[in-house]
Amino acid sequence: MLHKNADDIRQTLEDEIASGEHAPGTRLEELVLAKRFGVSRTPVREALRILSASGLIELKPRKGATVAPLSLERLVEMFEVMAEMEGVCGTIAARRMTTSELTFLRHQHFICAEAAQSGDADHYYAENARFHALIYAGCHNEFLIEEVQRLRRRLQPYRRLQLRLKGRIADSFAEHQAIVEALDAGEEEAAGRLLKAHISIQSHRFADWVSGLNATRLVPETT
Amino acid sequence: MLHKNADDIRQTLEDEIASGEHAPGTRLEELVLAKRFGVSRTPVREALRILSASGLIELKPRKGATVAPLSLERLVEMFEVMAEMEGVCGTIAARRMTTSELTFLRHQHFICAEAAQSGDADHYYAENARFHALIYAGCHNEFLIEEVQRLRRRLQPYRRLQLRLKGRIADSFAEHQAIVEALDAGEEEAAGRLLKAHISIQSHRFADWVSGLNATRLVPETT
DNA sequence: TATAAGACTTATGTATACAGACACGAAAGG
DNA sequence: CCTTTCGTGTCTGTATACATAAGTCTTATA
Repeated sequence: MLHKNADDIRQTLEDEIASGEHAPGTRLEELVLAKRFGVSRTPVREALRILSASGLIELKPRKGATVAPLSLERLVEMFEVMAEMEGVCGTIAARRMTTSELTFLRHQHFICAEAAQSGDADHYYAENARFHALIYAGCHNEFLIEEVQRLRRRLQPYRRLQLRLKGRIADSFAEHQAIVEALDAGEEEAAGRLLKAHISIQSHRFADWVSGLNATRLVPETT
Repeated sequence: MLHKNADDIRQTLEDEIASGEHAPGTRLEELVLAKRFGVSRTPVREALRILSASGLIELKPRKGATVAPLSLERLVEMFEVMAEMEGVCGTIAARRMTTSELTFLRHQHFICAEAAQSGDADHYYAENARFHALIYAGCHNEFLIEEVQRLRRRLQPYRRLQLRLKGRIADSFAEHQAIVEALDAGEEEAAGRLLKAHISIQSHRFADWVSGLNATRLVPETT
């Protein structure tokens, strides 16, 4: 892992944080990272600045960088925004998706069916992501897509957890079915409402799950 | 303007870009900025990285920083997302605003009335911003507020333009009236729909205005 | 005259050096 | 034995130095 440039380092750290490799609250020391990547502190610092701007890490003056410690409240807030934005995507996609885009979506839905039957959570997770990506694309709003995916990425480790809960995969797939039908019929309101609910459930399940613990700080799944 | 630190520099540049002082497409050279702020290139570079992460500037390797050149398409996309997010804020605020928050909102609405009658676009702009900020606060979702305000900030120079259009201030105020009533009555759907429309109008007027020019690149008002 | 190749200039990317702040620990005093 | 204070070390913030790539201008040749 030697001699990466600043952008490689940012990418690597981003992936590692998003995947939960660095738990929230973990201290990230410049010298340590510099040694690890085989570079000087300069590119490391620049990578950290960028990550701080996108909210993945917290950067306190003279106190260094820590992986953004997400409180339960904030996580719930983020899930709420995620659900709303997905709903918006659904509403817009319902009136903008082309017939060929709808064909692709139905095809992906079919693939999700197979993944769901296999029972492999990771497999379903991947195909599920593709399914949603197709809906995003159907918005024909690049900016919206970027924003949603940025948020989706930040919530990734916490979302992934959901699909491991009993029965969630089957439910998720059933919801997809309704969403596909709404999009197919061009029913804006329904598509938006269903997608929002689809994501909200993750949030509710998440809250249920976490209320079982007495933790105010959450440690995501370390894949 | 001598001897600022990296964060001061970021703040200053952010303000200057948001206010349109640096037109989109303008090149930002590290050495020039360093001289101007009386520091070395190091803090300037870090400020630029952060600005690039928040989308205000574009940072191409070996090609330096340019103020993000917003294409017309992208600007329209951003306005669309802005409208949707405001709508979401309205929906949520309608069911979460406390009576005291509603009192404050009505009070601010009254102040907007005075500003509207004065005919001073800048004055109305400022009070209008406070009005919307109160609705944001009514969401009780800090994360959503941060995201909306980030976007609002980026669109600031283009939004400001709208209020100078003939009759826009009166229309805007009338729309506020309906929004206040919906929030007061706790009508989620209406509040969301009205707020979304309120912002969408800016987008439409903007598109109308810009279609008069044959420009693909836009230069915001340099206040 | 136009075009292409090569040197030169300039700006970015990275490394290193230095200064200062914060944290931890040891030692002294109560 | 506990508390407080001072010293030392470590990490961050900034400056400067060096390497390299992109762009430009000049010059030579067709």
